[in-house]
Amino acid sequence: MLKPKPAAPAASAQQRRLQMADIARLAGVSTSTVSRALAGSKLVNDETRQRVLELARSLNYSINIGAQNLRLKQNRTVGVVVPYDPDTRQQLTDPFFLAMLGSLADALTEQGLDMLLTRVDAGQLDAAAQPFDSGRVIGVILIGQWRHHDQLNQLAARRVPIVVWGAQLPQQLYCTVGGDNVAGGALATGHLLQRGRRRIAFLGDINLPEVEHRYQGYCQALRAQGIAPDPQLQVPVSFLPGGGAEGVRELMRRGAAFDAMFASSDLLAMAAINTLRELGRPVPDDVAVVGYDDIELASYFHPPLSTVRQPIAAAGRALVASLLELADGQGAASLQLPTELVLRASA
Amino acid sequence: MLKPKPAAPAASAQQRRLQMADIARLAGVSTSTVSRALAGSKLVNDETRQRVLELARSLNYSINIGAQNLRLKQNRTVGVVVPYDPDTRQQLTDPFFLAMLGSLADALTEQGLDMLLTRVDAGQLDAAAQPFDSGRVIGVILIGQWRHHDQLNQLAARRVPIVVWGAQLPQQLYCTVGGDNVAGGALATGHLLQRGRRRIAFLGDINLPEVEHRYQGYCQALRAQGIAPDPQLQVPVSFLPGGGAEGVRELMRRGAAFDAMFASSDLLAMAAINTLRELGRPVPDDVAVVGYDDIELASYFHPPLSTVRQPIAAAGRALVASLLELADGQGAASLQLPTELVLRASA
DNA sequence: GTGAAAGCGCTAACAT
DNA sequence: ATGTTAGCGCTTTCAC
Repeated sequence: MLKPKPAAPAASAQQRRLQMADIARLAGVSTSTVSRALAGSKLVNDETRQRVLELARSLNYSINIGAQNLRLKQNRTVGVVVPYDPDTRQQLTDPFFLAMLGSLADALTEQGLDMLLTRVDAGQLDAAAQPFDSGRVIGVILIGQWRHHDQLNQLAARRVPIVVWGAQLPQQLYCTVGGDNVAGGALATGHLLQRGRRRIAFLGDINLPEVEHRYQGYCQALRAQGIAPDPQLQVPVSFLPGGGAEGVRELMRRGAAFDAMFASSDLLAMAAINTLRELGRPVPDDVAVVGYDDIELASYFHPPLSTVRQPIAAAGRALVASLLELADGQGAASLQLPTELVLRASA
Repeated sequence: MLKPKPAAPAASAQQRRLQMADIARLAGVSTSTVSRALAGSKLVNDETRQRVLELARSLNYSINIGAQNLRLKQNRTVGVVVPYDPDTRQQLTDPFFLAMLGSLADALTEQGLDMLLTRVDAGQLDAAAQPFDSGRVIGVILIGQWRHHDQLNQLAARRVPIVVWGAQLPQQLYCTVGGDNVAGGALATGHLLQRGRRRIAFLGDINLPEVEHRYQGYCQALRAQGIAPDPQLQVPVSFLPGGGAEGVRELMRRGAAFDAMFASSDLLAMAAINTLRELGRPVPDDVAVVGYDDIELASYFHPPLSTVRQPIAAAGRALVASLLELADGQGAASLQLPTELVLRASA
């Protein structure tokens, strides 16, 4: 039983790794002492500690975290899960999602946490719990609520520590952190109204909770001005590439008159603007357009995009903070972060 | 010694996790049998296996990977490191890098590997080896060679399995996978020449190996047409936001005449195009512009960007394949992937 | 076909 | 101040 074949899977030819016993032997002390020295314990003689530390550093020895975790029953790794659509696989493509990943990486690093990144099939969302069930991570941050409310509730019911970026929904068992989509939608629409636009089209798939909230904000802003939302102007398009162009064409097909547009993502807005230009309807003169997210390229676009900024940096920190609370066995309240209107040339 | 305080760090209130002994007890067998059943061993009775499997599934039990790895001396995790500039922290912002991350996530998932994502200070690149030294990962994929050739060589000399996305350099000890930047530069420049442009500006920081190669390709293409590269037209600008605008202004300041531009990234090209437009030099009529990378938004831009496409999907797979070879103790040859010219409206 | 027991690399109570 | 030893959750040899 003492010989797990030396040629372990994915580990055939490399030389044996250094371990604590080696350092101990070289330093002429026991492994306990090495362990204590490396942990900075007061119990070990200054001179001994120096010697051990020196040795470890010069040999690039680093404690085996797997073994340490096992012994200590601790863990400093957080799972980040990005569901992908089984058909397109295309979710990791949206710049907004990617920016969120960056923000998370920063927030985790700040807390001395590691990030285990996993993509899972959105249809099999329970797979998101696997890294937790197998003890690899203390909990999971999921980016991309999509339409998986029920599956997420099931995970939470199973007591998997999970925080989701997205909208807060009724009867929700899991913890969400998200932008204030209703306020964001109202902000964008309010601005267009203030500029005197009255026929404002809405682009986006309101089956997605976040988009639905943006649409609510849109309706609120209209009603505040005594305008009834016109279903003709509400075009359901997906976030996929092509959605923006498709949305504009659909509006034309309907023969709907419009002088402005609120797109539920910047990508959608950009594609829509391009299509409008092709159709001879210049932005912002003929049609004013506001996007959503404020991805970096929004400012590079022509015309520079007016948009609703999502609080990405704050989002990363908030997601991590909530997850730590959950992993600690506490409850964590869902959170809505403020959004902000960024005015550029497109509206 | 038997009581590592039950309230372990970051693990206070949650209930004890299920483990193999629990399943064994419930199934009325020994842990050996459970282990075998879960591993699908032929040694265990069909009926027993069924019972164990059933039990494990219904309780969402999953083998503790940390313990398993320790015992088996195996590991299925790969480290992915993205260096950041200590000042700006802004490297995870370039859409190209982010797309590469997505591609890597896919390639790793395909191979049943997990991805541990770490950001490290570009000035302390030896920190990139930490996840390897501590046994968390079988090797490291580093995105962002920048100017850290020497530090990377040191890591490789220490026998850290590491694969770097970037350019192949003389006296290189580490393994690189990258696009063929010389060919890419020649492709872009050749196209501009073919369109009759003769005064082609080059935008980019040639201190970066990849950019330097693109510049070499640029020079080659010019010389092939009997044109000597004009230093006046070579503008060193960083990839940071603002670099594109700065580059164009610098050209104007120099009073350099130019009728085309090859920018070493799409972001640079977009910013340059916007600035050119502001200065009354429309693209492509007055100045033809070719970018580099073919990020998704290149096609959304106005005018849609002609650019050199980097083989992102292939890159992810190649990086993973090379890393597996290295981790396996074999050498891995550096690799150059073909690039391709994508013609749109900007040139 | 199944179980007992040793040990993967580490930590910490206990002994000295 | 340091060493001895048991055991974290798992796999596997060896014995039955």
